[in-house]
Amino acid sequence: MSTPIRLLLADDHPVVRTGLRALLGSEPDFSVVAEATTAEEAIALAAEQPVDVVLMDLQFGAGMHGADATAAITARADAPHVLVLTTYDTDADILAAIEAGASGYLLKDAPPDELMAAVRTAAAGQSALAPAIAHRLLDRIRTPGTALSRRETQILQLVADGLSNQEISKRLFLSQATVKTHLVHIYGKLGVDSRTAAVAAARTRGLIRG
Amino acid sequence: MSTPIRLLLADDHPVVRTGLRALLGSEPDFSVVAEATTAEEAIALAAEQPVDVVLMDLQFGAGMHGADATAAITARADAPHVLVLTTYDTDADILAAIEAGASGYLLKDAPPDELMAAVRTAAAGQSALAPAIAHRLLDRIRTPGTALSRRETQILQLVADGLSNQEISKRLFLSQATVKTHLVHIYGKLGVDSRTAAVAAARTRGLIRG
DNA sequence: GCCGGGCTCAACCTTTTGATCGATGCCGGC
DNA sequence: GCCGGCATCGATCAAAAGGTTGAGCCCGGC
Repeated sequence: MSTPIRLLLADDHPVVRTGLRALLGSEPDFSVVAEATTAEEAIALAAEQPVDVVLMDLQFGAGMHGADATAAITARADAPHVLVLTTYDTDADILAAIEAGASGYLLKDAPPDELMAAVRTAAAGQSALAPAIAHRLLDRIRTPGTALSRRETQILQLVADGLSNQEISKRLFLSQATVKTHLVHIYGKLGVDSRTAAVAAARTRGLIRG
Repeated sequence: MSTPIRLLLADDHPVVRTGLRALLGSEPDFSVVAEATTAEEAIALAAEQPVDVVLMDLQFGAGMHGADATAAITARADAPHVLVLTTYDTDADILAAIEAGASGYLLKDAPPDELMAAVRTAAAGQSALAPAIAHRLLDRIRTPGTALSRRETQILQLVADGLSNQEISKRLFLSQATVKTHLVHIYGKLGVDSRTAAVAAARTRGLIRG
């Protein structure tokens, strides 16, 4: 390969960065040109040098979230492709990453072959989803009746954070009636009848982060 | 060093194993003698060959939890020292690992220097705690008034699972009055005033699993 | 242009939860 | 033996949450 794929690694774990460097660096068509330990650093590094693919973690110890960094990077013209590489596979994380412009979504327990194939796919400008992720998305499409709307997911997340209906209504500039209406819909879709049960159900199904 | 420290890596993430191999393998006094991708495999490998230190993840994709594997490994005579290396730092995880006999507790975002120093400390038979972990434990000791009792933790876990007071009272053969009394105490200790807020607070403090 | 889904809100009612009293028994440490 | 923490239960009241019905708005698809 005359022009290797230039990679930017963005992960706050030294062990993970070392592993990725060892795995990807041994391939002749890959070249790790930079590493970032925070989401902010990843944005800066992606802007100041040519990069083909960014391997982006979602959860950084502190500071910006990986999905926000992904949005910032892909917003630029001639932006690199962002491949999300994370431990978690909740619906909320996946959708946030995809909406932010990620070209792919991989789990850290993926075998090396799959990882390298996904990088090449992303570099070619195509989408790369881990099988487990693809399965979740297809499930979501297959059963649209039970899928929570954006607003419902947002409210459920606030419920999971411990807010009361009144606090949620103030936070989102709504009336309590609206919040309760959304919650009734959420209960129906999840098959529960209380806020705590809804949070528990949403956690086991990976609908919310946390 | 004439006798290198024999290491067993137990982690289900290929990327992490590669990173640990690359980091630790470059040190002359370390020797990675085996790798396990599940907790069960780690127990078997630790039994069939001499190992000095086990680097143990807590969360495996499926099957046994790392804390259980730690207990199984340290239960044997002439057992290796187990160094827990995980992403999470909840009170519940830390205490479970320590009770299982772990010699140390490290976070995956630890710098390589700290990691290697901890391995040497563990090999020498001493305890190695990451600064962040030590801080949590000291906090817990310093403020015993806020620690939940066994019964309170049990009830809070059921609340987190989405059960109502009535369901909890039936499950535990109590009156609703008792459940409510416990909850009032829990709210006081956590500084909240609703069940969902208590669950959220308990999650961020790592008081309950999930 | 009509229809459906998502989002918003109101009024009313029932059930649950939380707040505050009080009380008893058990157990372990000083 | 006494005291404090834990666990248990009862009663009462106020507040929050849940259930129902009905309604209006906006937008995108057929």
